[in-house]
Amino acid sequence: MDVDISRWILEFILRQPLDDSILNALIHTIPLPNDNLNLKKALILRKLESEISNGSVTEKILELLELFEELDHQEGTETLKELKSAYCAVAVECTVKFLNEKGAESDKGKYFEAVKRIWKKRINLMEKMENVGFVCEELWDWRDEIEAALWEDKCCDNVIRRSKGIFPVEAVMVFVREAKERIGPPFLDVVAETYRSDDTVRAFFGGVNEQGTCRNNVREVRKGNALPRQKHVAFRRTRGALARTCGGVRISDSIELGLDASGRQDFLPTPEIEKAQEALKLSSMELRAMVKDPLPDVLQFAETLSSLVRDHMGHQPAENNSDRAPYPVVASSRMDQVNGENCEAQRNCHPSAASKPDLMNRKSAAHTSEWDDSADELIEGSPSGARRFTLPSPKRTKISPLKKYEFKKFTTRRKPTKWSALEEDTLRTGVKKYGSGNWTHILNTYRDIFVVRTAGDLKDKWRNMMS
DNA sequence: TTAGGGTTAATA
DNA sequence: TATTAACCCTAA
Repeated sequence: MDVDISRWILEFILRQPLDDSILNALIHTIPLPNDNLNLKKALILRKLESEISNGSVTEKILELLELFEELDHQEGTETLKELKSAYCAVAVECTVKFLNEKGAESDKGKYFEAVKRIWKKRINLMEKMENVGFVCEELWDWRDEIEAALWEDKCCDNVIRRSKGIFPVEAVMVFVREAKERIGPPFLDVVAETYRSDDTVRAFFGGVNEQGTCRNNVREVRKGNALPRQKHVAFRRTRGALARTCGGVRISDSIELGLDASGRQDFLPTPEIEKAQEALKLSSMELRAMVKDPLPDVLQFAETLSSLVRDHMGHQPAENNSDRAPYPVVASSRMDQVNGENCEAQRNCHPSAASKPDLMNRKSAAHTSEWDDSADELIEGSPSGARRFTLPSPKRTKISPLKKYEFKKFTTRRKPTKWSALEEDTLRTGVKKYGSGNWTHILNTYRDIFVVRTAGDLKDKWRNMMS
């Protein structure tokens, strides 16, 4: 199955109210593209919905939210505030649930473990990484209170009281809703809606089958704005898939998000699933029959136009070339071509039209913000304007901070944490019992007390206390 | 893993 | 500016 088609189907079925087991089986039967961030996000969102379906939250949700945030980073997308709120709410709930009003000792042990697991390891690690989307004042406020509750019963009561004002399941639901809106509807839904509501599109599809006039129809559909003019995510996905430049987490990572614990080997096809498979195959074949990939046409057109320009420029004196724009309309519209917009304008573009003053204005913000100006300058400075057709790749407006963030991960100092009286007393007891120098043994013996400390910290503290 | 020297940031 | 506490680095 074509990778784009399988992606369209996957993103569609992930939005359907199917039972987890059926959905999981379907996912296992369809080849998964490895390089689509939005599809990975859709998988995570579906898994989140599944996790909260019983009305409670688990630490698994924190992991899923972190994965989602990492994908945002890779994409250069700003983290949704709803994601931060959901993460904070879930982290608090997963910790505070071990406390009760009376601070029973049996629950305190679990509380210690939860604080260590969630706030000391997971969230403290995040703090060391700059640009992590979860970083917010609310999270640090909670951390301070939750850590204080380790030592003070009064703080326990405060944390319990305050936690009653958070609603983690609802927060996750709000995030999922917002994330879905940002991703946009599945491509198949958009196509279906367009097909249903637009006569031109219906005529186009009919024309393909009966008359084979696909190219003209495509042009008409685009000219008539039959498809949404906005840069729909589905088109962006197609572009990304064609470019094959997407790095980072492979889809195999996302597959581990499988909607239940069963592996592929455990999957037993039922008649219902087989029926669904057949229906999907049929839909796939129909889609192939109806939809023509515009890219080959565009590339062919670009090549034709390029050779025309080369011929044309070959007859122009160099000094004249410097007075005219090197066909910026073509250069600045490459993205639009791929997006299916302005196709007709591109086809009508002739070298002679490039001298029009309004088309020469490279200062247009819409263009200069998208393209690599340094490359443009190089081309402008070259004696041959025809070279302008070797277009630079579009610049991302946001640069992934992953490299910097990896670097910071290993160089940032921990935030200084003041030693509590209990920690100091425990250290004295430990040294008295096991002797100075056995820091690792003391640390392991009193793990519950030295939640955030290392053996080196114990050594340093003892040195300070002795000085 | 530990000891000891160095660094950083808060505070007097 | 000096002192201090907490943290970091590295040789052994």
